[in-house]
Formats: sequence, C-alpha cells, structure tokens
Amino acid sequence: MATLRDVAKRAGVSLSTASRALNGTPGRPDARRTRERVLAAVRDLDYIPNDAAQRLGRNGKLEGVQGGEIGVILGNVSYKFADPFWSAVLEGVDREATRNNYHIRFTFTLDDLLHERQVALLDRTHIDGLILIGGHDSLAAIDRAARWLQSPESQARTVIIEGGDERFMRARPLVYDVVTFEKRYPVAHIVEHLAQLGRRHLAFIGPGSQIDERGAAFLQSLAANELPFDPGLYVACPWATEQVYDLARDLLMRGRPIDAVVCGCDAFAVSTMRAARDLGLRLPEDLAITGFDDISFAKDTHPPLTTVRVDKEMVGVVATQRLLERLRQPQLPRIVQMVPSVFVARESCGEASHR
Amino acid sequence: MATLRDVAKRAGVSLSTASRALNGTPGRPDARRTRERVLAAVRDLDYIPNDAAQRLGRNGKLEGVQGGEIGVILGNVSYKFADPFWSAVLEGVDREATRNNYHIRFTFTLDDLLHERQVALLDRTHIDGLILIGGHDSLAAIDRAARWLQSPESQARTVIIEGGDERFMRARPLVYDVVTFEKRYPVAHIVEHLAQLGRRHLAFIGPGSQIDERGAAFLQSLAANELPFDPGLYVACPWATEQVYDLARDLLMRGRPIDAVVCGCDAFAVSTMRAARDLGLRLPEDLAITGFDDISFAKDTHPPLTTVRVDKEMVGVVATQRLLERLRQPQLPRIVQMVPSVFVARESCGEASHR
DNA sequence: AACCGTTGCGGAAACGGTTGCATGAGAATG
DNA sequence: CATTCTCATGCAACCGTTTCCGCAACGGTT
Repeated sequence: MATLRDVAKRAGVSLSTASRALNGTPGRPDARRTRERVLAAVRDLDYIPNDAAQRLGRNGKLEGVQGGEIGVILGNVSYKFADPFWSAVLEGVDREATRNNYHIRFTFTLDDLLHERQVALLDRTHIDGLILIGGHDSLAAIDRAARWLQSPESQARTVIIEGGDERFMRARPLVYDVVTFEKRYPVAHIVEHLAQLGRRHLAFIGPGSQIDERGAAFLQSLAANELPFDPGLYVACPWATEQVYDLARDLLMRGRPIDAVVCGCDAFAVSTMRAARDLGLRLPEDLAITGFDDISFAKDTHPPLTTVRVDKEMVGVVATQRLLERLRQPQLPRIVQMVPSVFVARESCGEASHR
Repeated sequence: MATLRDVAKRAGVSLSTASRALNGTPGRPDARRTRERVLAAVRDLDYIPNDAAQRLGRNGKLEGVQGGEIGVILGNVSYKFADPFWSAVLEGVDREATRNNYHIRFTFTLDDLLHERQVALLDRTHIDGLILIGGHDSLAAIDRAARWLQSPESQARTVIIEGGDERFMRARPLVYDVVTFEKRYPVAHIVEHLAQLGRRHLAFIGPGSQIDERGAAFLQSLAANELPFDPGLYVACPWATEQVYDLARDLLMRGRPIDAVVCGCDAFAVSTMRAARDLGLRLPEDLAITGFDDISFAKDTHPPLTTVRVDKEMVGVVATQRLLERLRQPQLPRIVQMVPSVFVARESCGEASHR
C-alpha cells in the first residue's frame, strides 16, 4: 500500500506539501503546478489515505472534510431490521449519509447481554455523530449506559428519531435534537373519514404513551365528530406487534357495538384484520380497519388498507441532515422537527379507492 | 480524555508496560502486581483506548483481538432495508457480529451516482472484512469497481450471501466464500403438496436465473409428479417486486387452464394474490398460491400463505461466523454453505393449517 | 563464585498522516 | 533598486498506541 510519503517522493515534494495539496490548506491557495504533480502521483501509485492515521493526526479538530462515520442505534422495535417502518427510515439515513460521504456504523439493541457489548463498542470506537432511532425503553438504557453520551460535546452530535420512551423524553427534554412525524392531524382525518362513512362505534388500538399523540388525537376527534366514546374500546398497548392479534381478538369478542378499529400502525392493522376474519367478520362490511404508516404491504392487504402515509425516508433524511449540520456547527440550538404525513384512502373502510 | 500515557503515569509504570498489561504480551506472562495497578488506573481514569491510534500502531499485524469492523453491502434488492427477506438476514449478521465485538459498517447500492461514492468509501476506510449480500447485477459492479476487492488478501476476507447475479458467480466461482439456502428440495415439496391436493395446472413466477434453482426444481418436480407442463405458465422475471402484479395479471388473463401459482418468493405471492383477487378469483378455491421465504407477513395474508421457511437470520449468522473464522485463518479453503429451509403448510392451497 | 536462562520493565522507534512555524523566492510597491 | 508583502514550500513536532531491543535483577546450576 502506497503511503503519502511515497506520493511525496514521486511528486518530488515534501510530505507536508503533498498533504496540503490533497486536503487544501485552509485559507491558502495551493500552487497549481505542484498540486497537479501530486495528484498525478496519487493516481499512479493508487494511493489511498489511511483513515486511522488521518484521524489520529487531526485529532478531534475539525473533522470530516472527507466524510466520516455516524453511528446508528435502532431501539427495540418489533421486527428489528425487518420492521417495515423503521427500515424505511434507515434507508433515508443511509442515503443521506452516503451522499455526504459518511458511512453508517450500525447496531441495534437486542437482549441485555449484547446490549452491554454494544454500548462498549459505542464507547471505544470513534464515531462523528449518533442517531438513536425509535424504541421504547431501550433509549433510556443506552442513554444511561453509554459514556459517549455523557459529555455535552457528544450530546451536541446526537439526533434522536421518535424517542418513544416517556421517561427518556421527560428526563432529557432537549438535550438532543429530535425528528418526528405528524400524527395529530392525520388521526383526526381518519376519524372524520370513518364518521362520514357512517361508522359510529370506533375502537382504538395503539400506543398508550403520553408522548405519542395518536391516542389523544383519537379521543379528541371522537368528540369533534360527535361520536360516542366507550372506554372499553380504547386499547393502549405496547409496540410489540406480537401481542396485537390477541388484544384485537379480545376487543372484538367483548360483545360491544363496534364497527371500526383505528390502529396505531399498519402492522397492528394487519394483525387486527386477521383476528377479525378469524372471528368470521366480513371486511369492510362488518368492520372498518385503518392503519398508520403506509408500509409497503399496506396496499396488498385484503382489503387494501386505508392509512396515513408517513414519508419514512424523509424522516431519516431530515435527521441525518440535522446531524451533519450539527457536526459543522455544534452551537446550533436544539430543535424538534416534524415531517408531515398524509391520509390515504383505500378500501378497508368500504370506500372506493384511488391507489 | 485520558490517554494511555496518563494511565502509565498514575500506575507508576512506563508507557510500554501499561500497554502490555492491557493487551497481554504474546508469550510472556506479565507481572501480577503491576498489571493490577495498571488496571486500577484504567478504572480510575475512565481510560478508553483510542481506536485510531491502536489501528495505526498495530498496523496490519494481527488485528482484532479486541474486535473491529466488518463492512456490509446490500445489493439492489426490492425494498432495501425494508426488504422482508434481506433485512432478517441483516439481523443475523448484526447479532453475530456484535456477539464477537464487531461492528457493522453499512451501505447498500442505490443508483449509480451514489454507487461510486460508496465504493470509494469502501476503499478508503478500514474494514476488517466484508459481507456482500444478495442483489442481482450490483455485486458484479462492486466487484469490478472496488479496489479493496482486488487483492487476494481482501478476497480472503469476503463472504457473499446469495450472490444472485450469474455473470458475477460465473466469473468468480470460488474466490469468495458463499452462503446460501436450500431451494431445490422445498420447491419439490411445494409441487408435491399441490399435486396431492389435486391441483394439476401449475404456473411459476420466479427468477429465471440459471444459478437460482427454484425454476429448475419446479420443472423437474412437475415431471416427477406427472403434471403437465405448459411453457406459457412459466414466467421468469427479475427480482423487482414492483413488476409482479402486472406479470401475474397477464398470466392469469391468458385464458389457459390454471389452478395454482408457485411463486419464487413471498413478496411475489402477495402481489399475485392481489392480482388474482382483482380479477375476481376466489382464493384458494379458484387458485392456490404459494410463496418462498416465510417473511413475517406470510401468516397474515388472506388466506395465510403456504410457503417455505428459510432461517434467514441463520443465513446471516453463518456468513458472519465464516467471515470471522477467515479473519483468524485466511488460509482456510473457500466453501459454499447452505442453510436448510422447510416447507410450511398454511391455507393458501386449500388445506387446513397448523400455524 | 561465576555463569546463564528467565523474567519484568523502560527507552525509543515506528505507524501514516496533519499542522504550526520559519524560510526563501518572487511580485508588488515606493 | 531597495523594501515590503504574499505565498508556496520544507522542517519538525505531534496524535496515541504497539512493539522491538536491551538492560538489570533474580534464581538456579555447576
């Protein structure tokens, strides 16, 4: 492997000149001619800078003209990588990071044994910034455990996406930047849609969190549309999708009048559909079901799912942009950014669709 | 941030002694007492070694006692991260890597513009090994473009999972290790299952690749079960899931007798279900549909999908284990490993299920 | 008592870059 | 033409570790 020293020798210049020709001296213009000679030498020798050495040399000082590395930790979400929502967010993160010459170094929280290891990894490897994604209680745990997160400088290089956990969000209101997506208005839209179609007995299966607005928006919208509220039809459940089938089944078997279920996310809706069908209900005639997220499968359910389209990739992109901005200007005030999301009518409420 | 020098000073030993106390001199036992003093100092000072410096210091020599970093490149798959099959594989990779103190550095191939950037990133950042995952033509492109892959030493640290592309696989038969999963036998199982249920006119929608055995296994199984073969019912299509709806629709509208469709993967099956339903067919009465992969949604389709369960995480785990072995012993002969997969009967062929 | 293999440790040279500072050549100015 | 200023360049220190090498102390043989 060629080193910068080799390049310098071949170009007939000193080590430092070679370095500057490549990086561009801050402020100073570099001599046309020598720079070209150096670049030619780089090409001839197939020189690739050693990133460990570069990091060591620059030593913390303003990094990353050449790009670097951001860590991504995905909280305890239902299907890990396969989660149809978060994986799309990840894609946005990856795309934007790559576009800016950043790589992402990845991990997510698994069980606690590994967890410890992961935190250790986070501490001992160099990353320029960190994105914490989603996930319940795990963020709080990471936040507590990782030394990296303890210093204000590191906190200034951390963006969290939808940090679901309440204790976490309450404890650290705006230590980090936050990116999230619109929930209140679209839920209102769903309820209104159902009301217009003549549904009157709406149930809700979604997060019970105070931080997530979906539940609150649902309740408020019932009132706004003069629909009755039956507390027995309001199911607050954790994000673990595995349990939803049973919860939905219970809900539907309570014998209360019910003609629609508003679900907190599409994955819930899919499980609810199955539960309903297993109980012999016809969809959408007997029961309307709505989702949230518009995951890729939503249009392929039977009937196709009426839901809310969240621009999931945009969420990832925005978070990444914010992080990179922060890396450049750590002083920026922390903010919360919200990506808009829009209502999508398909057929699961009994209406004709425009796909 | 404390450096090793600080630790040495506090422990009252020299820099080199401190280093040895932490890493363990190869061969030599280290003095009990001093080692303990050093470890105490480490604890007191919250010392964390600087990984850039470590890399630089060790410089190529036997690396990674402490773990390191493996690159992962995901080829052009349908839903990127959200791909319900590959994302599960990724999870296996991540888990096994983390278990061994390795981080994964991630990227996937997007459009060609970014592609170039990603290859450049691959070249200029240090990774200990590489896993190339899935994906059509992109592997060949990466293989050609990335300098990193050109040297035999790097090739010895690369594992590919299911390298779909034919040209690629043909050109480099066993330069890399390969991990894949069983296809032949499960497809035979599916065909037999359908035959036993009395289906006689089977269609196939799947990869046309010579390397992927699903198509061949399908044809062979028709013969084995004395089922007729209608070339018009054999649809070879690229992996791009987006096109499947249209292909399936065409297939079903050809007016040929057809009572079952064997799909190359679950995502295809889901699209085919929608196409069939949009044409007014009843599932499974009029048409049986089968998948392959057993993605998490397969049990939630309507009717629940009969398919083949691939232990996707195991695929990732096996690949990672192989890679890590290779890092330790680069001389190991290259091999192809195949993860078994098993037939899962649900209801999409008209049979009662055991979920 | 002289000798010798161990063994624990410190000094110092890498590893491959970046960067502050000094220098000298040439251009611009008077 | 002398003087100042600008700018490209080289020298050397430094980033935080690892590791080679040599030294001294020590215990056990002859």
